[in-house]
Amino acid sequence: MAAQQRQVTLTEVARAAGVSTATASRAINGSSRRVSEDIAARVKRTAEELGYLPNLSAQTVAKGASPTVAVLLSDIADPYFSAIASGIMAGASEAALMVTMAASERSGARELQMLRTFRSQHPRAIIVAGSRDEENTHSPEVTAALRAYAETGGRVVVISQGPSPFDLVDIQNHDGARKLAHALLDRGGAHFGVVSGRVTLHTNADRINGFRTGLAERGHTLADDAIVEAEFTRDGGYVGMQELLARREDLGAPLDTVFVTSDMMAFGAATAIRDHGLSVGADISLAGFDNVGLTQDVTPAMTSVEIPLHEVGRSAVRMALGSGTEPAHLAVQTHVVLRASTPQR
Amino acid sequence: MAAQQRQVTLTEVARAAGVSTATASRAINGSSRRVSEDIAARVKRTAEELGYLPNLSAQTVAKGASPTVAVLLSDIADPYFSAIASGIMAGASEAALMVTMAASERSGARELQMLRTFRSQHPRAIIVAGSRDEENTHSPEVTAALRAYAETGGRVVVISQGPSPFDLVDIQNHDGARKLAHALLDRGGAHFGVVSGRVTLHTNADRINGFRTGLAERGHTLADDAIVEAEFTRDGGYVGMQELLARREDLGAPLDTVFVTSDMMAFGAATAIRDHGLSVGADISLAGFDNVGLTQDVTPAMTSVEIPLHEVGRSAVRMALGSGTEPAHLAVQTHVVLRASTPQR
DNA sequence: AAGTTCTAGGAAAACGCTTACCTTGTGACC
DNA sequence: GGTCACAAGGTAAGCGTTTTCCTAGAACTT
Repeated sequence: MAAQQRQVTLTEVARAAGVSTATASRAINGSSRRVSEDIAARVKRTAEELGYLPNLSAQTVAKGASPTVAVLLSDIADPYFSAIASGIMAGASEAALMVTMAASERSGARELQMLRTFRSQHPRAIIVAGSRDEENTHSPEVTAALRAYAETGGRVVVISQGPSPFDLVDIQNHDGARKLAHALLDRGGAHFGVVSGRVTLHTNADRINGFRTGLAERGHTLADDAIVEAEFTRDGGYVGMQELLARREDLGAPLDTVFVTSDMMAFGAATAIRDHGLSVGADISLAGFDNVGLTQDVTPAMTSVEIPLHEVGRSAVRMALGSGTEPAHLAVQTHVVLRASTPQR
Repeated sequence: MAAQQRQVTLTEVARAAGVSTATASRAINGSSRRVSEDIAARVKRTAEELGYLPNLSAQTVAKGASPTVAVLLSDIADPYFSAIASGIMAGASEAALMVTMAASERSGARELQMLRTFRSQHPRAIIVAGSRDEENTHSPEVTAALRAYAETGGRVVVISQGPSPFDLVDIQNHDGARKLAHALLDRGGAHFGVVSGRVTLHTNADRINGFRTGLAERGHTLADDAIVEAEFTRDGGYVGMQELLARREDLGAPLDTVFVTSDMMAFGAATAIRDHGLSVGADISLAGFDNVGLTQDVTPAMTSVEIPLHEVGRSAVRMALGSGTEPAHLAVQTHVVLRASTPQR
């Protein structure tokens, strides 16, 4: 391996171009101060020749903030989060920002730990997506950490956590589920069930309540024992649906339409329905939430509620860059996408 | 909004604890030099009380390298990449490293641009996953940038690009496709077709060649006009399959088994088969590659070739941290997972 | 008891930048 | 033609760390 070479520094470029480091800095980076055309050109050329690359950390130390957005999410392998992440990266790239990312893996301790690390980095903004496994909003520790960060001039954007003292990209879960209830009623649904992730989580609670509200508006009710709680994962959906089916059978209660609070869970639920000897669509109408890309590729294609996740991500970045002094709120509309898994009955 | 507060610095902690910054640094960070028990404890307590957080950028400037792994991938919304990213984040977290990530969105120019930014950051390693839209391996510019980075002491890990002058996590595409061919022959397949992403890409070429090799080993051949090239996306899979079906019909040639070089494309392909009035499984056996989580949730469940993507990601990080002087190679085995989309015929 | 080696703390020089402040030269203005 | 304003370059003081020297005392040697 070649002897380890040192990086070219600004000082070296400056010397090579015969100017001061101040001038070199201004020429290459363009501050508020002007540099004459010819000198600027010469410096830039020299930098190019020498293969100069600015040292981002040094710039960060000198300026006090790093051109970075930090993203905290639960699990990047989940399409929900990866779609958001994709939008965030697009937004960041538009704004010439880097993205540093960490996954809490649904552990509060890790979430706190990652937040500490983020703060050490002095990013322009911290974007918290989901952390849908925290009770209510955030744990007090997390909120405290975020607040401390905000007080040192950082910007916090929260995605999807309902009310928040910080900037908020507010996904209309409640309203989406409400509209879904209407749509399912229109399709002739009469006996409803719900499989949900932990109901202590805002996201799930909103979706359930929205669904219930939607039913109520048309004079229908949702029995409490028709709601099954399970892990917020594919396998959770499988297990939850198994239980729902078993419960209804024990009670001899009819069931024709099931709302699962996320597509990932719904995919598992669909398999459970089939393993139970029933057919998705014909026997049980099944609807998910999030409208993940593959909802249209499973058979039958899955009815879901679309969240423009990519846009959510981009909006989060733009919001993070906004200069607003007040915590901003952005309501992101959701809408129902009906497919074959909920046929007219 | 509260007046912007300044961050607590090491110097302030040192003064508060009545020691020099040198001692404070050693106490909190633990260098090779020892600090006496009592003083160390006092400093740590003070730091805690003041809410001190190290400034990562300052540390990076002082030490010359940042505790960071930079990840370059094509598109985080693609489950293939998000699974790898998930593994990388897990590995990074185990090693107490941060992750900065960027998506090239399948543009060579952007890839180069991101690489520049990465280099500016002085990460411990740069991991390049896929960039499956570069001809052959990488463009010369990209290779040059990576080499320049390696020469300044950085570590480059490439995932899945076939031979490489850098550390390599080598996914056994060829071998996996070969084994898949055998398995499909065992199931009675006789008339084969392939829908692939651009064949100039290593990944696709390997998979096609492996498949062809597998067929050849049993005395079967794959007609050149039975290979359709399309975009490496879900929609590409749809279009590619449409074309394959049309071509075969024009020629009056039989077709019973199709290998699509990625699951994402295969999902699109399945829809195309149905839209064509045929049934996946009964009429056309369909197999993908990657064994993305949802292969088992679509109907019929999709035969695929499993790549332990999460492990690939973790391995990449461990490799990046390895002290080996020679570029290391790690072959990651793939294996066939047969499902209902390729029934016995 | 005098020399020698450790030990653990501190002072100050990096690290690679930005920027406040100073300096000089130019043209505008009356 | 002298005063001013301004433009454009340079000097040097930071930014928050780490780390290289120093130094003074303690703990061994003989």
